[in-house]
Amino acid sequence: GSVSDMLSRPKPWSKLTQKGREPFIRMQLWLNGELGQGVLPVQGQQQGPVLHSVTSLQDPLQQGCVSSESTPKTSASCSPAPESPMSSSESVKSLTELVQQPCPPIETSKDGKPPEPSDPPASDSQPTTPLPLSGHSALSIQELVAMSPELDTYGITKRVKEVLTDNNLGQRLFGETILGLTQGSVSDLLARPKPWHKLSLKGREPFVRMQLWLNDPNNVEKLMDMKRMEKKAYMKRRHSSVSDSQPCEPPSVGIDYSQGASPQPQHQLKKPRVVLAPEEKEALKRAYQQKPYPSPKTIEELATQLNLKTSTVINWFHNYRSRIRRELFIEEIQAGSQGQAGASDSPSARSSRPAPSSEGDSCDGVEAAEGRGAADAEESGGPAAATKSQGGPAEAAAAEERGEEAPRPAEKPEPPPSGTQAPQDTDEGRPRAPPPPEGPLDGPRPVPNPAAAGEDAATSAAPGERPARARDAAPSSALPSTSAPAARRPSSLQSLFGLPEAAGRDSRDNPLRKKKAANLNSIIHRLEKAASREEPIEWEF
DNA sequence: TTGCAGTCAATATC
DNA sequence: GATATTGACTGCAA
Repeated sequence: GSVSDMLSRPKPWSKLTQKGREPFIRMQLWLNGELGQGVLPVQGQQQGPVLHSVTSLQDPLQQGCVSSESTPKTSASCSPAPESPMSSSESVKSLTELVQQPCPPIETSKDGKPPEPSDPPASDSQPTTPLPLSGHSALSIQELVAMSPELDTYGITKRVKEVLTDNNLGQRLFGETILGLTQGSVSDLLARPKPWHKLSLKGREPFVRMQLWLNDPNNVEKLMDMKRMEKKAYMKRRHSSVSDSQPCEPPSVGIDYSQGASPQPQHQLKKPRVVLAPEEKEALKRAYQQKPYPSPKTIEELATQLNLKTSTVINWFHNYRSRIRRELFIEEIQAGSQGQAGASDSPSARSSRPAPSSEGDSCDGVEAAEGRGAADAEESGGPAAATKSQGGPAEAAAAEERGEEAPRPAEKPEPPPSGTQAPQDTDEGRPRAPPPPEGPLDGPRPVPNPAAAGEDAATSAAPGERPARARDAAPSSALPSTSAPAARRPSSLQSLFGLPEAAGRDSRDNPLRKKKAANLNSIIHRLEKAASREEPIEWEF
C-alpha cells in the first residue's frame, strides 16, 4: 500500500524528511542497478544495517563543512518509522565509521591513479559513478548525496581552494582525481558554488566528494602522490615520444578514453569553437536586457543581424541567464557570510536580506528595474517560489536591486501578473541612453535593439543598462526563494548562509546589482508566463 | 518545446 | 603551466 501511494503520489523531495527520502533513494539505486549486490537489501534483517548505513552517511559529511555549526539533526529527524532501528546515536556512530572509511579510499580503486595510462578501463563496476569515491562499500556517492545534510558549499569550496593552493595542487588534478570533473568545471565550481539547496542531486555530488576529501586526513598526501605519479608518467611519455617523434598526442594525463575499440575519431569532427566578438556580445547583452527570453523570432533576427547561427544565439541566452543566476548566488552567499551572523540560513531564510554585490560584470547591463514588486511576489513564496527555485533567489535579488544609475523610469517591474507589465520594455524601456555603439560595428552591427523587433517585447522587463550600479542598497528581501526546502532545515542553513541584514552590502553593491537587475527580467518573464496561463492574451507590448 | 542544470573542452588570461 | 571564461552539448522536467 505504501508503495502504491508513493508511486502514484510522490511528494516532492523538498517536502520529504530524511526518512521519507529513503524509499526514493532506494528506488534510485535500484534504477541505477546498484542495489543488486545487496547493498540495500530492503527487507530482511539486513535491513537494519543497511538502513543504518544509509542514514549514517550523513555523518561523515557532517564533520566537515556541513554548515558550520549546524550539526544537523540528521538522523535524529528520522526516527519513527518502522524499521528505524537505528536510533540516532549508535547507528550514527557505526555509520560514521563507515563513512569515514570512505575517505581514504577516495582515490583508491580505479582512481588510484589518475588517469594514467594504466588505468584500466575502469571496470566500471559502478554504473554511474566511476570516480574515486566509488570504491567503498556499498555506499554509493549517490547515497551519500541523497542522505547528506545540508552542506556549506561556499565553505567547502573555500577550504578546498585553500588546501589546493597551500599545497600547490592544481585544479585539474583535483578535479580529475577527486571529483571526476575537468579543470574548467572545477574552476567554475570553486569560484561560483551554488548554495546547497539550489543544487540538484547531481550538482551536489561534487560537494559531497569535496567534503569527503576534506575529511580525509591524507587527502593532500594522496593528491601529491598522484601528482608525482603523473609527472613520472608524463616524463616517460615525453621521453619516449621524443625519441620517436610521435607528434604526439596528448600528453594529457587524464583519463584515457581510449577504449581501444574505436580509433578515436576525434579530430575530424571537431568544429571550431565559436568565439563571439565583443560587439556581438554587447549586442546580445543588450538584447538580453530587453528580453531575457527572446522569442524564436527575435532569436532569428538576432542571429541574422549578428551573422551567427541561431543555435549560438540560443545557447548564448541560456548560458548567460544561467551564469548570471549563479553569480547572484554567490553574492548572496557572500553577503550572507559577511554579515553573517545570524541570518538564518540560507536563502531561505533570508527574506529580507540584501544582496551583496560584488561585481561581476557579466551581466552587465541588466539592470532593469528591480522591482520590488517582483520581489515581493517571490518572496512570499509566491509565484516565484514556484518557479523553480532558481529564479528565485536571483531574481529576487534582482528585485532588490533597483539601483541603477539613474533611476530609471520604468524600473519597477512590478508584478507582472497584472498583465501588461512589461510596459517599459520595448522601446522605451530600453536603455536608450547609452546603447552601445551601434554604429561602430560593422558587420554585425550593433543590433539595434533587436529586441524591439520581436514581438515578444513585452515579456521582458525593463532594460537597464549595463552599468547599473545601484547604489542603494536597499535591503530587500527576497531571496527567499531559495527554496522552501531550505527553510526547512534551519539549523544547517543558518550556518551556511547567515545573512546579516545589514552588512555592508551597499558599498559594493553595484556590480552585481546589475546582474540582479537582469534577473528581474527573468522574474518578470516568468510571472508573465504564469499570468498568461490565465489570460492567454498576451501582452504584446 | 522550452528552459535549466551540469559539464566538457577550447580558449583566454594570468 | 595553472586558472578562468565561455560556447556547446546532454539529460531532465514541466
